[in-house]
Amino acid sequence: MTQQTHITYQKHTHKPMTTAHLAQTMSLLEMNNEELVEKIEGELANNPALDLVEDQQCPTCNRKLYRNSPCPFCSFSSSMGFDSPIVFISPRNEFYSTSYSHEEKIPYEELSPEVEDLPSYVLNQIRSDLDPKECSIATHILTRLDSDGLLRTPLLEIAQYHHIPVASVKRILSIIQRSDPLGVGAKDPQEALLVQLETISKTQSVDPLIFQAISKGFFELSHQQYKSLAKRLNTSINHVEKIKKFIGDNLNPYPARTHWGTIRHHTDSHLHRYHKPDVYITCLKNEDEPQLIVEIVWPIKGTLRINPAFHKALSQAPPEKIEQWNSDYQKAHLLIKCLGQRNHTLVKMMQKLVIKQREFILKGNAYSKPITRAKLAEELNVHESTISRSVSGKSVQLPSGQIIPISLFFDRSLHIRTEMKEIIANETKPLSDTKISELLSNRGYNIARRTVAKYRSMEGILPAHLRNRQKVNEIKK
DNA sequence: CTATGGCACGGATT
DNA sequence: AATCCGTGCCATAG
Repeated sequence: MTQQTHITYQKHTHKPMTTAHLAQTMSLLEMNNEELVEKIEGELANNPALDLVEDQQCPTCNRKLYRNSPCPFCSFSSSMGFDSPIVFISPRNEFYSTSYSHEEKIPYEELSPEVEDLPSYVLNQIRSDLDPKECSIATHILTRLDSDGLLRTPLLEIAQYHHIPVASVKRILSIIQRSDPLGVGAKDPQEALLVQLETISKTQSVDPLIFQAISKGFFELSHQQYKSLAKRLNTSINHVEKIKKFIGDNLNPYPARTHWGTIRHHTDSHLHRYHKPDVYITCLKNEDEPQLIVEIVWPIKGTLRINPAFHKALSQAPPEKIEQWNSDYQKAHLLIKCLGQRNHTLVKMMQKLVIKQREFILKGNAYSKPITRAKLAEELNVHESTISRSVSGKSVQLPSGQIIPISLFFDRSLHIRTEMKEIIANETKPLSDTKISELLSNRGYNIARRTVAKYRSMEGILPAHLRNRQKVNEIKK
């Protein structure tokens, strides 16, 4: 079986195109949607042979259709059993504003509601709460957002522009900030965090110190000066670690991008990198067994095809252009084909992945199963590197709303780490790493003491002697 | 002396 | 071939 994996690579014997084909497929597979959009937009702009057609809508469910194929959602749900997840390419492109002429900024008055970019997405949510006048102000504000979803323009300026008091602008702004990408329109990351936190605190209890940490200790927080932050808040380092963890897990300083997990990027590594997920997993709740639906986001608005006009013209191309045109045609064709292949691979992979990690997706970290990319590749009869590439740099939104990198599906130790966290959370007195290691092996995980230490630091949990004061404090309460 | 973090090695994964 | 991960050993802090 494993031998089959190589056939993909042996195919390219005669056609010289095939190697280009391969290179193209591989690089496309590696890209996440953000990069993909850029690539496609670039091609569209440069290659006259490439054409973008609007999607049609499925008559039954109103989802946008991918080419003229039958609606994937409807056909899948009728034909497949409950045990197999529904996986399809979804043109759910709400945040990618793709149009031919992306250089031209659309003047804000003319924003059509169909263009699902961030401003109109937000506007649609709040339109009903505002009267027409306020609505146009809201639109104004929304078009001033920077790429992170923050409003860098001073309120006063907007107020003067519309000849209204600043207070009114504030009111509208606060409505905006409370709509979907929570915190959009905040003036800086700090404010965005506060808005998000406030909303969270309405539904669950939140440590009041977190408010303080953000409002008073934002500088320390974003510069990772945890000791001085602890001092400022009059609390232990451990507590600060927890706060930091909470913020990292639940809040997002840049509302226009969504959470993406920790990436040790450059200088201020505590601030995470955010973007929109490439895949959504949602959950249809049937009485007994929840049905998982996987949508692989197709990041552009519409479908690519060979420009029919160009195709016609090709046969009568002027001799001096013919070479150029031909190569354009080839390139366009290649791109489309490769994109199709990318989608296919992604679908196949997610399908398997969702079956394997069903528990994890539905019930959370503790149920994560250690799956390796190699194994998955074997089952799918594709090369390991194919899986590697499709996993790298992409993120998934779980039914819980959490956004995680796909690579987390392949985390070898996630379940153990959550187990460990639980032990620590329930401990009466701080346990040393050695003790924890013992406890874990009682539960069936044989982990060296040294490894426990590693996991701890991964999770931002402090060593036993530092946890001490914290626990004592909690008990006093 | 105990509990941890640092460095580095070897095997597994990508 | 490059990278990641679990571990063992050793130095250091308490």
